[in-house]
This record gives sequence, C-alpha cells and structure tokens, in this order.
Amino acid sequence: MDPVRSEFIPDPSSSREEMETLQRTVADEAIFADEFPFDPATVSMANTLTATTGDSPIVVGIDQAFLDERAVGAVVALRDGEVVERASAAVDCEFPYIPGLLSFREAGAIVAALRNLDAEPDLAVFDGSGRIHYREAGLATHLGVVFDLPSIGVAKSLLCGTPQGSLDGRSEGARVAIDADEDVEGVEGTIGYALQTRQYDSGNRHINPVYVSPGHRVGPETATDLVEQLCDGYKLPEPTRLADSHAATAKGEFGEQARNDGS
DNA sequence: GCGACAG
DNA sequence: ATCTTGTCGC
Repeated sequence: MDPVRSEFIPDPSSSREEMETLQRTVADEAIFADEFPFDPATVSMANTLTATTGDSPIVVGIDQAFLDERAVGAVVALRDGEVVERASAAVDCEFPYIPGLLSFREAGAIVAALRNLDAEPDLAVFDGSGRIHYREAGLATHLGVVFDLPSIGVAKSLLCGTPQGSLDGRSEGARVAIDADEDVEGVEGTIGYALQTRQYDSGNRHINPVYVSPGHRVGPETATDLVEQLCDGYKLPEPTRLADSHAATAKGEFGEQARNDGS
C-alpha cells in the first residue's frame, strides 16, 4: 500500500522545531473516534471458517528491529487470525531514539515495509503510542494519518498521562483510563487505557498491563475492545507478536545479506 | 538543578 | 531497541 498523505511522512533531517510542528499538524488531522467502515465485532483471532459470513477485516501488526545502523520494519497481515501476508524492509537509521520523537526514527522503515505489502489492511496495530503522546501524535497516530488507515497504538510502558486508578495486580480484562495531564498539550480527558491483557491466577508476581491508545479513526474504548479481541493467551496482541517475530527473522536475513555483500 | 521519558 | 544464562515462579 502507499501513503495517502505523503507530505506528513516524518523527515529525520528536519529541525526539532519542524518535527514538533508536524506532530501538531498531524494531531489536528487525526480522528480520535470510531470512523471506519467495518464492524469491530468481526475482528478476532478465531479463524472459524464456518461462522464467518462475508469478509473479515484485515489487521496488520507492525514492529521494528535494529541492526547496527539500520532499522528493519516488519508487517504481518492477518484475517480471522490467519496470516495472509508478511512484508519487511531495511533502511539506514537517520535519527536517534528520543522520547516523543519516535516516528522520526522508525517511520522510514515502516513506510518502506508497508509499500512492500500487497494486501489492503483495514486496521493497523502499532508497537508504541498513539494519542498517548505529548502532542497527541505518537507513532500509531502519525502513520495512521499518513496512510489514512484506522490504527491503534499498543505500548508496553506509559509515555505520559495519568492512570485513573491503581494499575498493579489488576485481574485479566481490567481497564483503567489514562487521562491527559500537564505533559499533554492542550487536551483533557481520556486519551487511552491501561488494559490487563493477561494475569496470573494467583501468587506473588503480577503482569503489567499494556497501554492502548487511539491512533487514527478509532476511539479509545473501541481501540481497547479491539486489542482485547486480538489477544490470544499472551500479554501482547497476536498481530504485534507475529510482527515481532517476523522482524527478528527479517533482521537475521538482512544481516546475513549484508555479511555476504561485504565479504 | 532534578526527575521523566513509546522503541 | 540491544547486549545475554540461568533461574524463579506461573
């Protein structure tokens, strides 16, 4: 697939001021409410070949891996829990990791990988934040707008915002609203949810929740519902887990390729 | 100056 | 994210 708003593709060579301005522009373009054509109830990991009437939405999981000075973007497309396509791409790293500016480091490889994808996704699940961001323009939001694709951000830790309740030891399925705080520019109210996707039945140790936030064209509640539906016994949703492992194998292949070219 | 900080 | 063995607890 190709970008719809290529003028918004993060440019690693721009100034920090320009980067932040672009993020505010992207946030203005983003829609943090349900505005997509498919029925969210039809998104699942159950590939019940019989129960499904018509076409289920295609969900893509997107993740990254790094190799020396290169970033590897990986995409795995799923329909009813079945992998229908995988794509990847490696590009040179042109920008360091800076909290709040992750898109400028990772977007290049992700855009390249998505360009290599033949399938036409209905929903994208990113590894990182969406609206839970200083300028409401985390990776999931930024790329969701660039491709005008409904998207969701799933992060393993919280960038900003304040949980409206205790997060530790919650039982499976529990969700705690994350509200905007002074770190989030010009916003108030719920910008995402901490979702307990998995929990030990009992014992001393507990599992941390994941932080779900709207990327583009999805509201916080639906985004959380969708992530829950995409989980299958593990802390992270399947699209993310599959993209993660695909990124690892792709990294190995690109590394091997580089090794051959150099000797 | 100190603390916080997606991947 | 990445460098890494064993190990404690589900």
